[in-house]
Formats: sequence, C-alpha cells, structure tokens
Amino acid sequence: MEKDLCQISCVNRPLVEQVLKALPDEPLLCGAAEIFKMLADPNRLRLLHALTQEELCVCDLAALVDTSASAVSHQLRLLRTARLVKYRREGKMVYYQLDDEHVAHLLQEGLRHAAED
Amino acid sequence: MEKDLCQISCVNRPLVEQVLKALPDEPLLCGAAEIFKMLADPNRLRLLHALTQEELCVCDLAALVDTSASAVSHQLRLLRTARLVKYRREGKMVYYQLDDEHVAHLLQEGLRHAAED
DNA sequence: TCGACGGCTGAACAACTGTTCAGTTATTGT
DNA sequence: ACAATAACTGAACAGTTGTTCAGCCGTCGA
Repeated sequence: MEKDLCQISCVNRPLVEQVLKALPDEPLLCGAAEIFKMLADPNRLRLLHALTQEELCVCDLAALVDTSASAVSHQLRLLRTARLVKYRREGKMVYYQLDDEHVAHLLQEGLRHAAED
Repeated sequence: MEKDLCQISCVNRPLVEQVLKALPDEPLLCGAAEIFKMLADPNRLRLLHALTQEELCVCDLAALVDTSASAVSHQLRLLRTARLVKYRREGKMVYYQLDDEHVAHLLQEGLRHAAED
C-alpha cells in the first residue's frame, strides 16, 4: 500500500495525524456504513418509506414495490438484521414496522438533501 | 412479476394504494439512494469525516485511509459526481473539501445512530 | 390430520462495486 | 524543452449485492 507515489513529498504528516485521531473508530464507522448500505437501494427506501406511514405485511410490501414475495423477504431480512425494522406475527401474516424513529429521520434527511440538489 | 403468490388473498389493496401515493417519485428516491450509496463505504466515510475538519489534498487522503492515490482518486471522483465534495487546484496539488454542510450533517446522523445501537 | 397459504431460506446466477495496473494529463523547476 | 511529480483515467479482475428458483416451515380451516 501507499506504494503509488508521494510518500515523503506532499503529504502533510502532522495534519494527517491530527485528522486521523479525530476519526471514529473502526466498528463505529463500519456500523454507520452498514446502515447507509441498507438505505442505498431505491426499493428498500420505498419499503422503509411505506413503513413510516403504516404497518404492512409481506404481501402488501411485495405489491408495493412490484416484485416477488421472496425478493421482498430477502430484503426484509437484511433490514431486520440491521435493526431497521421489527416484525409482529398475527396468525399466518407477519406485519413489519420501523424499529424506531431514527430510521424515519435518516430517511427524511436523505430525501431532503436529494431534493435540494 | 408478482407471480409468486397471494395475488388476491392477503393484499390490502386500498392501503397499498394509499401508501403508494405518498411515496416520493422515482428520481427523488434514486437520488437519495445515490447519496446513501456514497456513504455506504467505511473508507469513503473516513474521507468525508476527515474533510469535515480540514481541506486536504489527494496525497493526504491516500495516507489517511492507507491506500494508493489511484484508489482514492477513483473514490473522490464518485464523491465529486455525487456533489458531496468539491475541489480546488493549487499548482500541482488538488485540495478537496465538502460541498456543503448537509453532507457533514448526514454523516453525523449516521454515526450517532450507529453508536446508540 | 391434511392441504392450502403466508412467509422464510439456501444455492445459483447476473449485475454492480472497489482495487490494481498501466498509461495519460497538467504543472513546476531546471 | 525536458524530467519529475500530483493527480486522473480506462480496462480488468475479485468480491459483493439483488433476484430468481425450488423447496421448507408454521399456521389455519376443513
């Protein structure tokens, strides 16, 4: 690594060291990246946006994004393991909702910034 | 599509229609997804976090994330085209900074939510 | 208890992402 | 004008992501 060039010449070492110290540690950065990764797909954004309004079952969500129930189920598993949604079983049906308001907040922030391009 | 199952039985059509109407339109959703996609990588998060503190040149940034200048340059291009960073040329050097405070804000939000897991 | 149905899962495949490598452009000092 | 250096770029490759397909699990009604 770092073999490409300018090992000694142009790097402002002290400044880099300083900035480096202020960086959040590895697990926190990766955790944040994981959350953003979940938000990095239009279909998942649709699902999450829908869940900001209503609790919905898998079939509803599949109809909403116009794909197979299987595909949605896979997506929901990702969102579940990332703690962005939680679910509730009622008979045969499983109803999903957002895990907390942070999710809705982040989503809204992203949409706002995308709008004022 | 939608061939998998439950075409008629369990879908709550009116509710789906209602939620569907409230969804942001395609380009907005994709725009937001693009932004989140840029934030979905630990190294890019490091770069952006560093730039919240200091204006830095490509070499500095490469040293910071401990990769080649080429790799960083590719990443910076992505961030540039997504309008998350802007740059300034000074002689041979190119200095990068965040395009606006929204970026810093989103970044901070993501880190905060990752922290309070 | 059995069949139907809502939902979940693993494997496989195509599409996308990030890095490396090699080569190019732009600017500076000699 | 030439060599050196900071940065950019396209092609290629490995690793990851999202969908499909086929089959499984859990619950309900007959």
